[in-house]
Amino acid sequence: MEAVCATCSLASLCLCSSLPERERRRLSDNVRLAWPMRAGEHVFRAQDAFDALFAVRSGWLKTYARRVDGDERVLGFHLPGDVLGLEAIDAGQHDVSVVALTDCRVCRIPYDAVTRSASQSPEMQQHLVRLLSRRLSERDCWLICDNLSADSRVAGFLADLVARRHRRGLDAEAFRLPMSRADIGSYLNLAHETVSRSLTRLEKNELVEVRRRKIRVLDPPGLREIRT
Amino acid sequence: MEAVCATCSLASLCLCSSLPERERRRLSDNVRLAWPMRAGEHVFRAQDAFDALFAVRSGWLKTYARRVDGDERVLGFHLPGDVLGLEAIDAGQHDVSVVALTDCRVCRIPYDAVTRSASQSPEMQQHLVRLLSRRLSERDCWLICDNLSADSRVAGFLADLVARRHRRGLDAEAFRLPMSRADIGSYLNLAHETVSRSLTRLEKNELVEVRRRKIRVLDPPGLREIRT
DNA sequence: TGCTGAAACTGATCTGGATCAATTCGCGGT
DNA sequence: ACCGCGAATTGATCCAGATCAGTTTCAGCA
Repeated sequence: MEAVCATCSLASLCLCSSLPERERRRLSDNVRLAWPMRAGEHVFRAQDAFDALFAVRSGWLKTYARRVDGDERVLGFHLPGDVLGLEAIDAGQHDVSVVALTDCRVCRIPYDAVTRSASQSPEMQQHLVRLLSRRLSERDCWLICDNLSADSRVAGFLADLVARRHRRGLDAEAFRLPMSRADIGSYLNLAHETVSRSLTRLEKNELVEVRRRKIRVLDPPGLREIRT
Repeated sequence: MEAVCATCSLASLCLCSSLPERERRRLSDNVRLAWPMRAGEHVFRAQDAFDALFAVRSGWLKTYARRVDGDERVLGFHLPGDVLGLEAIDAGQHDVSVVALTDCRVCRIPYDAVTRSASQSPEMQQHLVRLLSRRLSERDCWLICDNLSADSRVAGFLADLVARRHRRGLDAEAFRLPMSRADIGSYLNLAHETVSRSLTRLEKNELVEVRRRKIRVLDPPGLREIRT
């Protein structure tokens, strides 16, 4: 089997980064080669047993959960380099679902391979713990912004996407938003009509150009500024 | 130095749980014995360098962050058994502050002791990873509830406190809320007046009795139910 | 025991965003 | 190239909760 992680362009963002070559190969042998998924397919669903982490190689995905009353709340959107499933390690069972928004490729990393690797490599241990810790602090960050005005939240959301795409070497100036206005609204706690209106206002202020799901960011610092 | 963790009544909730005796003692030797803090003192502040985790032994604390505009957002309240500082492991620097709401006792656990212990004990590794994972999934849980009505959020907040106190063997029926209405509001994204009114309504519905900061929970299942 | 100031409560009003209601747009399929 | 239908936009109204403005309570203290 090909040592996928060794040659993965996302290694610095993913689980394997900072591992010595030896460890990387060891883990890599257990990774199911990035396999293709079609838009709409699930990586895993709430209630599924947890036995593997997943690393996004290409495409967009979203995490969501269902409320008691049955309707869906979007918890996050994922780009290449993101690692999925971390929140299920403790419970041993997924409590959220992840679905592909576009066709994409995802690596499956059996968790017992991670555990084995970690027990033999302090670097792997550290890496995993840091990944988890970073996710916690990102979440804090987001909580701080979530009682701002609708425009601030939408601007902050876009600024976040731009920053993440930039970090990953993807085009951060113009790209396609693969999720619906309703998804964005669910994520930001706004009605889809409000998201639509906010985007229109941001466009009037010449911060972005939006036509349907195509977006061009004209003024990234301006976006970040609005997120006061 | 006394092997504090070995005899700690909170061990099952804290870092040392599930460690073999040998590891527990090793870690324990590095733990600064639970030391007393007065209400209003900080455990750490945003920007402080991170070099230790903290375990709450007794008392109440809160985590908060400051927004760009300077005002404070409460991110959580802490009970005995909670571990503080996990979100700073990756950055090596705290991005939130933790302050004591009552007099309390907190253990300081140098992070290099944790790392050393983890590198020699798979149980410790697992425990740390699970602690982080659980926190992530709790956060998800909370996000799901945060666009509900004011009454639902306040009821959910109380139900959560009750559940946590119960799990820790603290009196979960009647206790003192050590935080102000403004703190609760900041945590729940509500004005302090709204929190006050919600509590009054919950009292009218005979779910709780509240007098100032004393609370008696009359109908825990009822509380949980409202959090629809 | 009474005083005092901050916190909590309560009432009145205002408003941002939700909700309801049409259009309009444009992608996917034939 | 056209069609059909879900998604997006835009407009009108409504309402939960914010904000503003007192009033009351009680914990701490002399």
